[in-house]
Amino acid sequence: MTGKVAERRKALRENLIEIAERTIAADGLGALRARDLAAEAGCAVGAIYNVFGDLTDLVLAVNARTFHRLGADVATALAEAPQDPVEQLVIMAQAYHHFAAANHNSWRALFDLDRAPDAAAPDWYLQEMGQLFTYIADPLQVIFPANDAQTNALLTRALFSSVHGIVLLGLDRASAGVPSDDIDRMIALVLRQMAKP
Amino acid sequence: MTGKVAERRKALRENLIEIAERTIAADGLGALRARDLAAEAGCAVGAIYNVFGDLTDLVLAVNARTFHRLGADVATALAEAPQDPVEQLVIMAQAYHHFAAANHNSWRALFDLDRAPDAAAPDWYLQEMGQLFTYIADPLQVIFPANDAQTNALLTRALFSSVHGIVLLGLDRASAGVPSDDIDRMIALVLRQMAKP
DNA sequence: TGCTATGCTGAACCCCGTTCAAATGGAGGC
DNA sequence: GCCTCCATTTGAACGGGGTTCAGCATAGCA
Repeated sequence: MTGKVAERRKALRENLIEIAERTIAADGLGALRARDLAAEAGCAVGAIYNVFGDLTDLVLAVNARTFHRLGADVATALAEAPQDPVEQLVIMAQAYHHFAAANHNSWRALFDLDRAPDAAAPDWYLQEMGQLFTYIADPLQVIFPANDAQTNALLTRALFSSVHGIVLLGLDRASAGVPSDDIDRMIALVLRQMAKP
Repeated sequence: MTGKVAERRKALRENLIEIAERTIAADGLGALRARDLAAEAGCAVGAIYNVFGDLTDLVLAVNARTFHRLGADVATALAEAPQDPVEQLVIMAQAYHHFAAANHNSWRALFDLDRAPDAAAPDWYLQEMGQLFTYIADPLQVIFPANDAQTNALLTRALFSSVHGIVLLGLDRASAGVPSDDIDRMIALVLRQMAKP
């Protein structure tokens, strides 16, 4: 019965994703090892390759979950935000920061995975990214209704990238520990300033 | 005579740095291999470890050069910029972008090297970074003379991080090729907006 | 020239992701 | 129930990385 096999594979797949998720969250992407994974899942190393093409595929599956949780956090923050569009931008950006800080290793894995040099970004990535961009574009449209669509699209991408950069360098050890409050303050400084007429 | 030995080591060190620099520039950090390096330098693999603690140390030496070239490019751009402080910020940021675009692999190696989890950032890194921050802080001081020092320091870091984020995501393949002109436009959008009173 | 101390070499070690020949186990025919 | 057959699973082996260290080469000195 092919159903039985498919079921077993599905269970193994879920299991592997969960173990990988825990490993990455606890010790970072670099701590993920095929043999450890197999040992913890109680399967053979080869079994991993029956379910995923390679470890990168597995990490991509973990990243999809991480990205989804990130999107959900930002969405929740937006839902609880006041109507003021500038405050919405600030609160979403700070939610992004807090997610990155609270899930540092998982969040880093989103970007540290060396994507195949060619290879288009996976579908879920574009989808989640598009969703995040929509969250930003809507308040921007309220703030700058006179801008043409292309300008606001560029501004959307620019703001996302700016906040990402502030969080990335802020959380980086090399920058020697920017205090969390300072990161929030930088985000607010930049976004409030961006909203001036 | 220890002088002879020291000289030979110094020559090998330079040679290895240059080969590594070329390799990284041509094919990226991932293409750096100890055996290839030794073959090209005409020395034994072990010789690398007589001169550098490990390959990370060698890459750090390459990164120091890259960072220095980057700083020089930004300084040149600043020297040729008009007096207007806002334009100075824009021109420096675009110089940063152009350097990153023209030296993509080398520039990425600055950040892709996984730093030891603890380990303070090397001295030259803090020094070059401080220099870049000064270039930004000076025009900012002209634009916002009324701000207290701490606010302008945060703003300096925030602007650098924002530009870095815009360039990073703009040059990333996953973002599927943001045109170079759009990156320059985003930089200008953000920085000009940041300078409004 | 012979002796010794120091530097240099590269085969070997360990660890990793990935593969594939062989073992396994389950479905269908009898 | 049993046997056969083939898809599935297994884990030892492979290839390719960084790093090491026992032995060899070399240079300085008597």
